[in-house]
Amino acid sequence: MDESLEQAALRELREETGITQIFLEQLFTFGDVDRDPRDRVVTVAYYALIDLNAHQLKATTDASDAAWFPVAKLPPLAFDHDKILTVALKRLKGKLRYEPIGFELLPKKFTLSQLQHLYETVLEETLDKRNFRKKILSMELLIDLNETEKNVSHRAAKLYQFDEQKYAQLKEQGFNFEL
Amino acid sequence: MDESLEQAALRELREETGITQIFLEQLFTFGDVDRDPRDRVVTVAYYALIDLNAHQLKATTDASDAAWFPVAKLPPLAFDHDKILTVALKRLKGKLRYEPIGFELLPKKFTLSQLQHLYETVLEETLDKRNFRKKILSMELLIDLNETEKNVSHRAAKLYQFDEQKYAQLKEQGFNFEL
DNA sequence: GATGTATAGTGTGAAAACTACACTAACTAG
DNA sequence: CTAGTTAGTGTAGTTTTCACACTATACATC
Repeated sequence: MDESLEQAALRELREETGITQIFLEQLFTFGDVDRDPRDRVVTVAYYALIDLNAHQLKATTDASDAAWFPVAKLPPLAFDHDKILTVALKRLKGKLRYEPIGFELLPKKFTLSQLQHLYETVLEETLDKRNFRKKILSMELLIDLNETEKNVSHRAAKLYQFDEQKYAQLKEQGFNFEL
Repeated sequence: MDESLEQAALRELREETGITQIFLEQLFTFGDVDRDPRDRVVTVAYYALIDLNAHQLKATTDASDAAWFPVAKLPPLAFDHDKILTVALKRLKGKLRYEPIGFELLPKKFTLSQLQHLYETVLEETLDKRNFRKKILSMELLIDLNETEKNVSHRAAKLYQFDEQKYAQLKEQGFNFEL
């Protein structure tokens, strides 16, 4: 009774996985009559985006078996939860082009190849390397960290960081991210 | 207990205004703690788009004073309903460019000027007449009805209709509406 | 230390899309 | 028949998009 929907979503996520301080957004509210055969249940679904490498899962109270699964190899889900996931993936794909949410899925420091690979995976299409780099760099939303990858057995790539401040500022002036 | 959220939204709209058979979509679910000072209320909001001229309001059971109001001249709204409306307008503005929802707000038969005027109103910017026509016609989603306006005191404009079938078909092939 | 292997990083030209811009056409009212 | 109102149309310059292939750098291995 004393927390908002978003607060509740954040709390549940924390309780079940230990994850905090991430991008979280309302997805959709599912309210069909027979979703759960036992009872009438309305679900306000939220989705989170997260850099998987930076977050260890610590299953705590509710779920003792929280774990990562590739989208293509999910275990069976309860009720209509596969439908919820489908809606979430569609939302991610739809939003990736028009909002800089891809960065939520990468480490703070990332290479352009990592970013491109992320886009290719989510959008399910290949992108031209030169054109991709040209476009993303021309937005001037990436900070060149003057650092390179470590521990790779080939030419090390430069590391970049997303400039959130500048994006917030440009957005106020009517700028639209589009990739 | 026996109707989905969407069914409930459609029923409420019908009961309060007599309006049926229109575009209706879930907007957002509002669940802050103190939205309604009397009680904890979670609202799953839906928004509808409608050709105002084609629908007479028939206030029936619940609300005896259903009426049209210009967005800029609304009466005071209860609770956080102004916030809900703001979210709805933002959604409309955001969606207008990428989905052909503008047609929901016009009569079935409309002129290009009407369509342009609608876009200009919602987007709050002026558009060039020639460029607008070029672009919308190049999508080949409008059916030329070979009819003209009636009862206007100037040159009568041609009437068009949105080709929903063709759009559905193109969409499956990966076409994206954008204006 | 030479060679192989893997990924990083870079430029150009053709085609397409976008933008800015002003006049004539058609109809009605008076 | 004239005035007033909106419909309807084309072009040239600029920008953006797209397709495309080679060199650079780092490490591993022999």
